Amino acid sequence: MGTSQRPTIKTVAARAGVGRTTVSRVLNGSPLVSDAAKAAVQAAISELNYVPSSVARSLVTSRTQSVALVIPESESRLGSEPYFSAVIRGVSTGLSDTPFQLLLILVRDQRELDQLRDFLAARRVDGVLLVSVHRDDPLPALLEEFGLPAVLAGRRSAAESLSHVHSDNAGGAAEAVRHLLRRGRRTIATITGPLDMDVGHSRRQGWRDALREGGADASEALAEPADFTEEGGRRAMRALLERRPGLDAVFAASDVMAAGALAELRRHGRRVPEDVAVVGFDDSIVARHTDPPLTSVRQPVEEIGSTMASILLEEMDEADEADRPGGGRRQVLLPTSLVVRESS
Amino acid sequence: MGTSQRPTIKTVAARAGVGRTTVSRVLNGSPLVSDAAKAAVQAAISELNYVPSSVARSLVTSRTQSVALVIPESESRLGSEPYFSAVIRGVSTGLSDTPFQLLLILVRDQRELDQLRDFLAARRVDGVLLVSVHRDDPLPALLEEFGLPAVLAGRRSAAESLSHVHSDNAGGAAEAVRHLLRRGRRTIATITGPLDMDVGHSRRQGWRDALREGGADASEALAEPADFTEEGGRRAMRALLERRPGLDAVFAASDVMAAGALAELRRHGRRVPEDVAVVGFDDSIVARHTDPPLTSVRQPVEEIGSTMASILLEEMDEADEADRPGGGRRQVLLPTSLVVRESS
DNA sequence: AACCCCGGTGGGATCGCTCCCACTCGGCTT
DNA sequence: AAGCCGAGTGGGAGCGATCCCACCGGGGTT
Repeated sequence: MGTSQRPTIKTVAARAGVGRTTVSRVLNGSPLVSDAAKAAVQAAISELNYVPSSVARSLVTSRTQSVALVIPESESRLGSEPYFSAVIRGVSTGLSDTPFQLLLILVRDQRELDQLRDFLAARRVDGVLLVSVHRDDPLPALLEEFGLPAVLAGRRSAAESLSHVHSDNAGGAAEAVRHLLRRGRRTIATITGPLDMDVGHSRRQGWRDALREGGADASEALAEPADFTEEGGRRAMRALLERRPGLDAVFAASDVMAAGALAELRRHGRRVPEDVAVVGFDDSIVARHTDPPLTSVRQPVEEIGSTMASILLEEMDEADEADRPGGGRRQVLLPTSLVVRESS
Repeated sequence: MGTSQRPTIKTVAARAGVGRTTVSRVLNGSPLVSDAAKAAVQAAISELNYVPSSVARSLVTSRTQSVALVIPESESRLGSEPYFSAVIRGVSTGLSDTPFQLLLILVRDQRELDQLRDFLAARRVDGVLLVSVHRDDPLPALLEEFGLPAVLAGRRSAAESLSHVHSDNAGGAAEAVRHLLRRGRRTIATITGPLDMDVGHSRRQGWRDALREGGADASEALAEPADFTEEGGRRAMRALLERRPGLDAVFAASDVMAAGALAELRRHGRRVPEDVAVVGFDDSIVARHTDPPLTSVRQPVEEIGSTMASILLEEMDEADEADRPGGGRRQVLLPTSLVVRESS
């Protein structure tokens, strides 16, 4: 009930018998405070149960102590993709012993994009993390325009100009395909992700590289793009079976698509892995529960999140040290690993 | 490039040839502005590309225009549970045409709990959404203590004093069990959630109610608690099989636990659904991909999120209309439905 | 003895807004 | 004709912090 106003820095100063500035110094860990004063202030703070107003602080420092995680995805994905949860968890971990708060911004349509633009223009965050970038995404350009520290998960293309963290998509895909070759498969198709995303592109590239390296067929007819959804995977599988009924393996660029492919293969009377081996990507919870359990390329998604956070912290540091804009773009490539299960 | 300071309300006022107050009035949609003035201000705003500083506004209004979604879960869950993603998506939808921003706060250990306490004490958000509450969770009490508008997903017990939204856990469980009875099953075990959570409790209650109603065995030996994880489900299944080798059905309080149960049943040579029927809860992506696909109780998780958001908005409204604390606790119960697949 | 330096301190100005209040100026009452 | 009202307006005073700068006093230098 005590409707007593929250104490302010003034209250604390009065209580401790010092000036506001001294309290502020203690709060910010300045060394220019006598031990006596510091003790008095700390006592006053805990007696009054004082917590500084971050809003007031932000007004004068023009730093908000918060970062945004922007997820630009149409309805369909966030739900089905454990990927985003893992990234969130990683980011949260990476931020957990800093004073930074995490804002979550879902951008699903034009209106939300406009809102985001205003939000960024109002400098309501000190930095931005962006996942799931498409080649022609307007967001990265927006970030560059605003000169806001930013880190991407993934990249628009190999020439990405913003800092980013991604996993070794080409390498992981190649490893998967090499595994299939080793198992004696010769006609290895791929269901790719959207080709306007670097993940889609790079995983297909890895598939192609490994096939050529092994002297196997890497023709275009064996690659069918889909959209990372289960239904997309099913459709792509159907198209591939039509073109190449004799295929004996499929590498899908995500577990969810692989799950769709499995369903379609079953519908066409193909046994997995006897007739057709299947490998997915992500090693998500889905992979462990399909029938049969899915061999999959594991990527360290949570680590992607935490790495993004660290990099962003560095960029924000630089941004207020110097006001020189470019401290240099950073990029981190994280390794993948193959988890073999019964589908291959 | 252009290091021109962001324009402030003063700049706009000067440009429009009016006073700051008039600009503020236009910004806040006050009717006490002449059309001429309003037009001049709007022109100035768009010419200068002005976006008001929400920080300055917050300082004076002492409202932050943001709410926190607090997820107090140990590492294990957020990853495996599509539940949280869906809630997030729902919340975001419910907030999307308001000016409120969403902060995501993961509380995984004592340190993060302390941080949260300070965060709330600093009134850095106008309201709080809390998911996954345990009976002895310290958080709800904290919220009541701070007098912060708050809405829970789920409840501590049937006598929950805070506003909350939950699905018809008992009803959904009962429906699942009735379905099993109808299929001729007689010895129906259950793998419950943690019994210190209302979800765990209520779903077990529904199981028990339906069994009694059908005149079937509802003895304690047929209920084994687990922790919503796959490994937990496996362990619980093992215990149940040991106690009741002859059981012919299992109702698991989550799909993930049901998946664990499936694996364990297979290990023991039981066929699903021939020997043992299995039903899960959540109708998550996992349910569609298990072998065999899982019959499951669907709950409208996304709707839980959006409903929480609406309720919180109402509570925050009230909180600044009157300063009377209790506008009354709200509670919403959302219906579940049974999705039948091959496991039963 | 006069000086300077520097650790420690506090008051005023400031950040960009909202809100209170005092003011103007037509159009109506009486 | 003198008042009064109410719509429209703007300046000043905050909100609660930080930061600049002026100040104070004691120890070391010359």
